[in-house]
Amino acid sequence: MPTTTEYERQLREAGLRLTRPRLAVLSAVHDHPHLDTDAIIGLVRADLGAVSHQAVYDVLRALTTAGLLRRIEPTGSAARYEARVGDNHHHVVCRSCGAIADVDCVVGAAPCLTGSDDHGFAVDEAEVVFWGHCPDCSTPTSQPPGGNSRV
Amino acid sequence: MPTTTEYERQLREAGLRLTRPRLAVLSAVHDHPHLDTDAIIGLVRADLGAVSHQAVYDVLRALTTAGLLRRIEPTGSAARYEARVGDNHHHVVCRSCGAIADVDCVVGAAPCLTGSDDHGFAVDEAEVVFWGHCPDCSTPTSQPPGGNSRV
DNA sequence: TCGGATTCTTGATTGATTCCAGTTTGTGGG
DNA sequence: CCCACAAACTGGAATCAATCAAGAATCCGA
Repeated sequence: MPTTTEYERQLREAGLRLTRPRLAVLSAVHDHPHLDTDAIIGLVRADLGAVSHQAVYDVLRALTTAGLLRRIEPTGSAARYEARVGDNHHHVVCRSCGAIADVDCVVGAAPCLTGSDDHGFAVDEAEVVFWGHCPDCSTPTSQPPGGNSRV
Repeated sequence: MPTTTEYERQLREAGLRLTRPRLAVLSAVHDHPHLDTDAIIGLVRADLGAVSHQAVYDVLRALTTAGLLRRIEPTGSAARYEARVGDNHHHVVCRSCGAIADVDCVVGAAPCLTGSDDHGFAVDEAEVVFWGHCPDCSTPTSQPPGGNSRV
């Protein structure tokens, strides 16, 4: 886990001013990846006392556009943030409890970018979300064995 | 394009009652894929006259859970619907204008499902969204050459 | 230490979606 | 062919996430 001074360095390098709310948000997202905005507000308030939700929204956007955080937004839930940036990874989302885990995309050379027909689009990123059930929600008895896998 | 009687058959087979709003919604989504709810409401009203937005929301949900429509929800835009169901295809989304096009995923055998570590999740679907710029928005002069492709 | 721009606070607002109570409308049984 | 019941629709209010706006506080380089 990075230290506070490490967070300070990150903010400085990104050309952002150093404020308590920013350090608290950065630290909260590092400690608890895949949290939604509301939960982050809660953590920041537990750390600093009163902080306006607007400040947290602002900070999250600033850090996201600065590249220090990454925003993920699975269908059906509010925006979530994580601190893992700069590497290529995707997510698994649990259909029943909404839990999210990281998945490294290791398959050789970017297979997902080779769609059959790109309709003339200049594609620069492929975003993959895996849907399923997490270990806690997929008890062996309650889960039908075969899923309709589609890619 | 399916005929009205074809739509009626689809509704009956799904065990849904036959109503004008439902036929209008089904027809609108067939004719205009990837439209958001607001636009669909507009089309339905142009067709039938006054229809409550609530009815359209209800119909869209009923048809989606019945499997007649598919709901897609790209980050940063409202829910959209399409009538292509039952086949394996993904979408390209234009970063600047929001246009959406279908992309068949042809790469042999579901490469995207072979994530390195699934954390014990029982994965049943992989959803892929390609981000880029559509032909209209990617004029050769205005586009920086190298993109930061990531998968 | 000081000045000015950036950032935070408070409070209102938007936009998509859902909830609710009451009325209307398909559909199968008589 | 008609009736009754359940499903579907209407109109309006409510919710939730997120954004906008104006003023106060704070950071940071000179």
